[in-house]
Order: sequence, then C-alpha cells, then structure tokens
Amino acid sequence: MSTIILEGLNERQREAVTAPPGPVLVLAGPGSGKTRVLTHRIAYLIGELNISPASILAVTFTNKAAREMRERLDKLIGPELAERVMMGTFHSVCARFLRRDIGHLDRGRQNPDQARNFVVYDSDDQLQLMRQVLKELRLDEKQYPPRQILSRISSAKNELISIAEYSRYARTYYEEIISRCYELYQRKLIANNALDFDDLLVETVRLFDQHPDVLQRYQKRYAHLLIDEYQDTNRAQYTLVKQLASAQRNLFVVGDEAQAIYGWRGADIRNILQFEDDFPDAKVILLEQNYRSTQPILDVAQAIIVASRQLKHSKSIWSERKDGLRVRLIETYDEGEEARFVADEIERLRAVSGASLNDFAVMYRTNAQSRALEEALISRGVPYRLIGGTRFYERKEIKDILAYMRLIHNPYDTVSFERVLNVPNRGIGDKTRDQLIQWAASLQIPPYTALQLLASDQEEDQEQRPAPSMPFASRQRAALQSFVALLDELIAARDQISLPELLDLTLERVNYHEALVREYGPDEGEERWENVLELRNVSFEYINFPREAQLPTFLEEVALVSDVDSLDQRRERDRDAVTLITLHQAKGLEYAVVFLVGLEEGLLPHSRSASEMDRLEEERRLLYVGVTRAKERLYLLYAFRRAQWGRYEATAPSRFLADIPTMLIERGPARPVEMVRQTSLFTHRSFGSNQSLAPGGTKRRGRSLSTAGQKNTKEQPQPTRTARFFAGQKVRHAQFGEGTVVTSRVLDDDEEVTVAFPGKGVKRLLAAFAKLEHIKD
DNA sequence: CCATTATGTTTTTTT
DNA sequence: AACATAATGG
Repeated sequence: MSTIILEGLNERQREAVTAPPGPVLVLAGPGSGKTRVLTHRIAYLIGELNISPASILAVTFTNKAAREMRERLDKLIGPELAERVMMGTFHSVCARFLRRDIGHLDRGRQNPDQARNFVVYDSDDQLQLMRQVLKELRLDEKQYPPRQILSRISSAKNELISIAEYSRYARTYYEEIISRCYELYQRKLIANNALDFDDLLVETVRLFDQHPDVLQRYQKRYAHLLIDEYQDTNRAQYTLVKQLASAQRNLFVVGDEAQAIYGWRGADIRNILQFEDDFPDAKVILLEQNYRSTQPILDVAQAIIVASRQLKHSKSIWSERKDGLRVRLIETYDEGEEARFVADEIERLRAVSGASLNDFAVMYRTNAQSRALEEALISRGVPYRLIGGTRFYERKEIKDILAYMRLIHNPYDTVSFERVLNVPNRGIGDKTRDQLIQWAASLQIPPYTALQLLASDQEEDQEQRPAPSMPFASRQRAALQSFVALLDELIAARDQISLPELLDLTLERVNYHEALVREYGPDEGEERWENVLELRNVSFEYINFPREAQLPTFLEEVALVSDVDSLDQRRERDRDAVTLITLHQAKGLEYAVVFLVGLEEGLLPHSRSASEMDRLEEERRLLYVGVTRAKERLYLLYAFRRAQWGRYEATAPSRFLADIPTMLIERGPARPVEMVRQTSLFTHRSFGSNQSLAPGGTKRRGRSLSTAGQKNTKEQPQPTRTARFFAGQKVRHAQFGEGTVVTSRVLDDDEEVTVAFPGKGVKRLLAAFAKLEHIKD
C-alpha cells in the first residue's frame, strides 16, 4: 500500500478511502475532512486498484469545490493522472454529455450538429424569455409575475415533471396558466436552441431514459462515481446518479444531512436519508471528528442542531481542541452599529494577534446586508472582498457584450437578439422592435432571418417603395439594415479571427467605450469599461483552443461559472482582505474568525421560511453551517432594530439563539459605554421584560437567552398543562448527571426538555420518561 | 425616439 | 434606499 494515500488519515477516514468498490455512504460532519476523503479515495482507486482515471466521475456542488479537489489530487497523484479524472458540477457534467449526445433527442433530431451548439440561458435570460411568453399569451405580468411562473416551472423540472404531466395534474386555474406558460416557454427554448439550467439535468435524464444504448455507453465509461454534498441533490440529480450507477454500483457518496440547505431549489434531504434503502448493501461510515473548530464552537453548533426535529443519523461532532474561547453574543442598536462593531473588532484583533485579514469572514442571510458592512469597512480603510452580490457575469455591460457573442455564435437566439438590438442606442426603439418581431412571426421565421430578408430585398429593388408586407419607415429600415450588416460582418469574422480579436472587433464596431461614457458619465462609464476589459482578459484564456472552439467553449464556461469561483476571484485570492459572504455560499469554507450578523427573526429564519416547518428547519441548518465555519473565534450578532426597504423596524432576536445554553455563551457589550444609546437600553429592557413571562405564567429570568428571544405579539399556543421545567434550571438525570435546562416544550401528556449536560452534550428528553429531577441551587 | 419623471417593486438563498 | 419599468412630454 502506497503510504502517501493513507498518510495522515484517521481510522474512519481510512475505512472510507479503502472501502471495496460498491455503494458507500460517508456521513461527514463539518470540518471532518470530507474533501480529503474524496480525493484520497480517488487516489486509492487509481493507485491501489489500478482503475483508469478516465473511468472516474466526481461530481461536486460548485465549480470551486471541483477545482479544489483537482488541485489536491494533483498533489497526491500528479497532474498527468489527475487531469484525466472527470470532475465538475452536475450542470457542467451534463452540459458535456449533451454537447455530445443531444442529437439523439427529438429536439435535436433534425439537425444534430446545430443542436449541439445550444446555449445555456441564465436566470436573466429565462426572465426575458418568459416575458416574451406572457406577451404572446396576452397575460398580464402583474397578475402572473414571470419570476413566480419560472420558479414553478423550475420546481416542476427539478421533480422531472414533464409538460404533459403538469397539464394533466393542473387543478387550479393558476396551475392551468402555468402549464400553458411551461409549454410555450419550452417551445421557445427549443426554437432558440437554448437550455436553461434545469434543462441540463432534465434533458440528460431524458436522454438516458429514452436511449439505453447511450446510457450504457456512459455507464461503461464512468464505472466509478463519487458524489459530494449528496444531501443537496434534487430529484433530477438523484435520478441521474441512479441511472449512471445502476449497472456497476460503484457509488461513493458524501454528505451531511445537518448541512442540507438547498431544499428551496428542489433538493430533497430524503435522497441521503434513504441511501441505505436504495443500496441495502451500502457501507456506511460516520466521520465525526472535527479538525477545524474548537470544542466551545462545536458545542454551540451541536446545541443548535440537536434542537432540530428531523435528523435521522445522530452524528455528534467533536474536536480534540477542547479549550478555546467562548462564543460571543453581541446585541447592537442597528445594522450600522453592528457593522461598526465588526469592523472595530477586526481591527482590534488584528492589532493584538497580527492575524491576516484573510482570517476574517462576515456571514449573513441576504446579500442586501452587505451594504452596512461595506460602509463600515470602507470608512476604516479595511479592504474586503464581497462574494456574490451582483455577480460579475450579471452586470449589464458584461451581459450586453456576452449577448453579442452569443448572437454571433447563434443568431437565432432571440433573447440575445432583443437585448442587443438597440444597444447601444441606434435608433431602434420599442415600437420598431415589436414591429420586427410581429413581422417575423407573421412570416413564421426567426427575427434574424427576417432582418436578412429586409437587407437582401433592399439590394434587389433599390429605389422601390418598401413592400407592403414590410411595415417599416425608411429611417427604421436603414437602422435595421445597418444592424444586420454589423451582425453579419461579425459572424463572417467569427471563424477567421481569435476570440479576443472577435471581442475587440465587436467593441470597436459598436463603439462600446464611447457608448458607456455617454450613458453613464465619465466616472461610472470608465468603471463599467474596466469590467469589459476584465472580460476581454478572460477571453485570452481560450486562445489556445482551435479557432472554431474558442467562442463556444468561452460561452459555455461563462454560463456555468458563477462568480463565487470565477476567474475574477482567482486573481483575488492572494489579496489580504476580509470576506463578506452569504451563509449559503460559505458552505465548505472556513475562517479563523467568523461574525454571523443579523441573527433576527425575519432574517434568520427568513420571514419567507417561517411558515413551513421544513423550511424553518432548513434555516436552522443554515445557522449550523455558519457556526461551523469558525476555527477559533465566533461572534453571533443581532440588532435591536434594522432598516428594511428604507424603513426601520424593531426586530426580535432569532429563535435559534434560544436553543443555545447560556453557559456556552459570553454575552457582551464589548463596545465603549458611550456607544450604548439610552433609547436602546431603555426600550430594549422594557421590550424584554414584557416577554419574561413564560407561557405557563411563571417568570423566567436572566439565565436563558430565550428571555430576549421570544417574539412579542405573535400567538403563542397556550399549553393545556403547565411546564415544570424552565430554561436555566439545574436538573439531574440518572445517566447524564447534572445539567442545565435549555428549553422546554409542553406536549400532550409529557414535557420535552432540552438539557445541556457539561461534557456530555445537549440532549432532548421527555421529562417523565427520563425521570428528570430538579436540583436546588 | 429619447429624456425626464412617476410609480412600483424589491430581498432569501444559486447551478 | 436603490432599481426597474411605465407614463409623460419634448
């Protein structure tokens, strides 16, 4: 056995890495060396079992994870072998399969070669297309918000529900409308030779389903599958995995149900919970040792997660780093003070410990929360990097140029066509555009073909009046003709020059720099131009591809690579800066110091998730993910009031905070006294004391966070029985010894008590059953 | 057709 | 508060 493959792995990790081929489920707690296990597993398959790297397919959730895995594998087995392993996200892997085989599907049957040149629509493109759909169906956008319809269609696709099925099961009028939109939307996608994100998965599943011979080929080719973040797979992804794995059953999946946070986009936690039902002979391995965080941080994480009701595999994570700083809980007046606290604390810690700014991250639920933080950091001159937000590839100027590129690649793409038609302003207004579309529709040809017709017609009978079927005044005609001339020139140049040259030619021909300055003024115009130049830089990375492959490859990667892992960020990596990031994006990352801000009702849990149990539990897991990102220090923050849509609203601390035993937390106004505002203290105290009555009418004071944690007005169901246990009380359990009550819930005939036992962890018990006893202080 | 103004909407999270 | 779309007037 080559030692390097197993070096530095613990017993469990080794067991996972060296498990015989066949179904394997690795339940990996946060920080338990999951990526390590995956990479070493691949190395083991190649190095020990002599499996060809080309027959291994590793699927990750983000491009970033894929890249990281590849880098680590490089070091382990060398780049020659590593690069032959197929790695990528579900979406990018499917895109590659379809690039090759989409011709087998009916949508591509007529012209397989053209079908393979499909473009991938991002959410913005989808929106534009849906607008076209609504317009055509004469539906009011107010009544049927395109986003909402898209989200319903997306859910349907994620569940592999076809148009036929959807319309068959449509029960309400609204569903009926959606099914009609679904149908036309899909027809338009095909007409534009486009696939949306969901289609990448759905069409691949369909391909495998309808063409067993094709499936068989892929099954043979990829004899060993490894899937990361299995808890976040949706129905389509799950089906795909089963299809590919069903022949050889060499399926190695890694996941953690406690970190499932993508239910809102169709991920189904049951996929991981039922793995053993799907593969009864599966080997199941638990990775519980955490190498990232100190025990005090893990205690808080554990307290949050055990209060959940849904988790099946009880994992309890632990660390050898028993001592560490207690987690701090900070209340501030508003988001401004919250941000200033964070900025000050970063500066303070940096001064005393000499830590690098890269060691700090601030995490939040919604992107909008980054603003206050940015302001505070800017005012102190602390460099930061904002992950997500308006992504690079979603910026208008970038999308405009990309739309030109896509149109050059595929002039029948109507979404790009309409986007670019009057960018920059060339005198083709809404009316002219609609006329063109109408006219094209009446001839049953794509707008681009209609334009070509217009242009050729001009040449043939010059001086003639426009044919009656062409409803354009001469000025409009001229504008349209010059547009099509431009487009045709660029298309003609496409295969003659390199991608960067093509980009430059486009920018020059549309005078884009000048247009930006004209539209946005010199300052913002230049800033946006910088972004365009950035895109130009990216284009140089494709210069070594064969000429005709440069543009398609570029477009593909741009469509599937989000900013989290974009080239933009790659260059950023060595910059010393604080990271601002959403909780979702933070999954898989780690930082020495983490600030979790905005831990308030309505934000975490988010108000749109509060109504349903499953979504609420997902919010809890999101907090769990955030907490477990921290290696050394963790700060939990909430504000007394927060501005939303330009208006301040009083807030209540997140209910999840009430699940953390007080003794695990250090509460702290770690700010100078003069910063504490009288109003804040006063109002807050009265706010809190209103709430200090427990449901049963007994006072619960001080020791529990839950005193501050309850919402004031909302209906608290009145229990029929009075609670015997309250937060902060000391209790004794026969097996676990002495502990402190965290929360208690009265059930029909018993009481469910959550108790923190020092050294034993946090347990949920039924009071009568567990024979809990009170202890006098 | 375009610039200005009025009005409405947004914020959940992402491949 | 910030941004996008719709309405209005030049």
